[in-house]
Amino acid sequence: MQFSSDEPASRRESYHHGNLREALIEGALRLIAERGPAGFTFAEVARAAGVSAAAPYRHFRDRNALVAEIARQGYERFADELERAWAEGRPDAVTAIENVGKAYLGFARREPACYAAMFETGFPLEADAMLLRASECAFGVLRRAAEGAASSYRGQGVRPPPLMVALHIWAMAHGIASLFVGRADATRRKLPMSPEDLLESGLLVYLQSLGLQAP
Amino acid sequence: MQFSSDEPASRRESYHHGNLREALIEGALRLIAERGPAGFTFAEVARAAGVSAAAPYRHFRDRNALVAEIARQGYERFADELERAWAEGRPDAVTAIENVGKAYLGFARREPACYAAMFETGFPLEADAMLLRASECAFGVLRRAAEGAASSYRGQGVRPPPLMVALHIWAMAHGIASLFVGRADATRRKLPMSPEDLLESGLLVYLQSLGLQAP
DNA sequence: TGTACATCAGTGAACGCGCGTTCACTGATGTAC
DNA sequence: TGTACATCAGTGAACGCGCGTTCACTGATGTAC
Repeated sequence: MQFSSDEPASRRESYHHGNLREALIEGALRLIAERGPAGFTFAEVARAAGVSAAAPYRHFRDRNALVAEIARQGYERFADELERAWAEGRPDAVTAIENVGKAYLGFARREPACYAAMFETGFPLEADAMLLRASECAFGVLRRAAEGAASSYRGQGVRPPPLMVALHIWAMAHGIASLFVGRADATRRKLPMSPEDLLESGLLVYLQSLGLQAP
Repeated sequence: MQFSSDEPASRRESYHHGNLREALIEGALRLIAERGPAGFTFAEVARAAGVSAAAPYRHFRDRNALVAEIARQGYERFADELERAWAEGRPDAVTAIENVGKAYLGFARREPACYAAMFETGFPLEADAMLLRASECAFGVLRRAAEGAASSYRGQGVRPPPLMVALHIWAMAHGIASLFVGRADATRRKLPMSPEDLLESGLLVYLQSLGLQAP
């Protein structure tokens, strides 16, 4: 069952909301998208769901718990999307990495609120075990992608350490997403090409130097 | 003249603070370092400076104006430090770029509060002309460094567009700073090497592919 | 050098407001028999 | 199938609190003569 966000309590035909937990999460996402992960109050998100200010306490200990849950769900979907983009290294390691990079930016673009909850609320990952695990899982995909690339390395000289490669790629994707894809036009900086093109060219230059290129 | 932050108004020997504007900025920086750029109130920063809640209004229109001023000053110092690290491309283009990268991370590490005010308050650069100019000035250094590198390019094939190179380098440095150098251990992720080493190796791999390496 | 006066940079009291949180409550739902 | 009861998921009133902001004020400083 669906309720529009500004449906007042009086118009609800049922005393029970039916799906408040989800409605709170959706409302919070909308507010985060508008004003950033610190830009709303617990009371506000209750109001947005058409519910009294006390109701959210049935579902979340406090505002932080709500945002943490959003971040956790975000990391899960993020990991899924990266995983799918990677496609176990098909058709080849370089293309797969580029696809992962595109998926990274795609997520930041399609889910700016989630992305902000994941990366722009400076609160400790360690505090929430589920959250930490979900975030490590997302990075795991990047790591596997880099390992795939490193193992198909045919150049001369030392084979690049896969963890390092994964971190370089992560940093570049994350940097581009943070600087140029961010939530709200406000934060965004101007760019003479699409973020996707920028990342693709960056990855190409980087990977080429490791003796890797798409066949 | 210096006043410690928690000096109560009564202990000040003078009715006038003497240096309130600076004291407010310093207090805000301390609070940002502790709790992030959204983690304090205007009243709180007044209290930290040992002054009534009304006093800050003599110096800043509101909280946003204070944070914007911090960001502006931050961009100025940031640009200075990058400029100095670049040293007009000496001793060679690659080393100069690596130095700029180190300076980027160094700033994020030494001035986490400034860095947060510059990059983690999602409010619009366009709103404040001074702020916009200062930030463009900082990026200008990166751009000149990349131009230096591109012009010393001796490889075969097309010469890489300097703006693109500058953006790649910016993204990698910014990504590493955001993910691994951030304010408070809270936000930071674990890393098997120093951020500086990570950035240096990343730049080396990247630049090598452009036919550039330190002599 | 002294004095009068303008300006500056603070005070502190006051206001309305919305937030977070608790509480006893109540309507709706599910289930045992 | 009907009924009694337990549980669940909301309400709405209440509280204390700190914030943002305004205001008339006042102590300190600078300056003209």
